[in-house]
Amino acid sequence: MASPTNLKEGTTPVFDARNLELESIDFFVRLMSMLGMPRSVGEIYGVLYFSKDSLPMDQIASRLGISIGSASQGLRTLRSLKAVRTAYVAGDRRDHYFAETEFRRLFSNFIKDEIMPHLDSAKDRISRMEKSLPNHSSEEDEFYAVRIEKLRRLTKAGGRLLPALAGLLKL
Amino acid sequence: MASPTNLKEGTTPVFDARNLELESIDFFVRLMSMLGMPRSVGEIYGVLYFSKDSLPMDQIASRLGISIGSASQGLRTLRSLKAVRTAYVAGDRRDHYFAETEFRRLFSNFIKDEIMPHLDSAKDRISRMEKSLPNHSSEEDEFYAVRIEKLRRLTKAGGRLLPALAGLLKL
DNA sequence: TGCCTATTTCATTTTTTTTTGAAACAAATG
DNA sequence: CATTTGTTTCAAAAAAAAATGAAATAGGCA
Repeated sequence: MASPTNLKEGTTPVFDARNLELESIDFFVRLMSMLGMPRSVGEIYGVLYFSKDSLPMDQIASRLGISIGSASQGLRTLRSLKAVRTAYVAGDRRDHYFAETEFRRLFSNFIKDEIMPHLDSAKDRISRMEKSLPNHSSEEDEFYAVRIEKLRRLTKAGGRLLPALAGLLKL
Repeated sequence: MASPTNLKEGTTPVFDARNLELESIDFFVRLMSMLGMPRSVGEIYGVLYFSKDSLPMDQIASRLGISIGSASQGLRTLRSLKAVRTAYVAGDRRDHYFAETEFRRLFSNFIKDEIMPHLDSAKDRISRMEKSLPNHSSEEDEFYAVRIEKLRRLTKAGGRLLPALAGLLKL
């Protein structure tokens, strides 16, 4: 674990930047975990969210006290969600990361990448369910047909609503 | 594991009810797992969703091949979300469970129970963040103030949008 | 009341997920 | 082109989550 008292910059902080950082990490660890992301991903985003300047991977890892393996994987995840981007820093071979803070875009990407694929395969599954029903629907089978139809409506509604959701995010 | 060929009823199925059940379990295991629920919870709901008559716990467990401990805990979870309810069956001391299939209500409960509490504590965390800032906001600290404000807007939007979401579900 | 059946609880085990750390790889530099 | 630095990969370890199973509890019924 990094020393809890001094930050990267040599300047004397006139406010408790370390505390801000800790609250940020806490905040995003919980948020990400609600979205099914591992702890380290939330930690990394939490550090970057309140970092004025972009940070190289090794600094992120050492500030959080996590391995560079974790940092590499976490950053890969965040990159794929477009939740972090890299900045070029002259005279430094390392990639420097900073947080993308437009939440609207973030959620839109998350929904597209993590949710919609499941909805698509759910549609296939529902089609397979219908194949289990007899074609001549007797009174008896009505129950099953109705339940299948409910699932179809649910996935359809999800498919419309979720992508629209990010658009409603007026932040 | 229960015998895969015969169902509870003695009637000869004219359609592949077991296959329907398996697809249902698959469907809900995935859906529930997206919502952070354990496998067993999805399995149980999946069985009940396509069950014409309500089922006692031990039958649910044996049909799924899970322990009664798992079944008990899974049913507790589903009860607390109001995703299953119990029916009285004359001459049987056991509770008989059936699935609540109004998804609008289910999501509304889920959001209220599993999401909103986190949003509430997020608000506290944001307040603590502001305490880390100096009261006289210099040009320098503007960056942090803006980022905190973004989080506040995010949680506020979440607090409005998510409860409204279930209402939008026109199934 | 005492027995019997159904359910819950929870310490332990199993399974799954996440992290680590070291080796492989990549790519810039002298 | 050998070296140094930065990054990724992945098998193994650690941690976290879930399931089990047996003991405790509850509560109806004779």
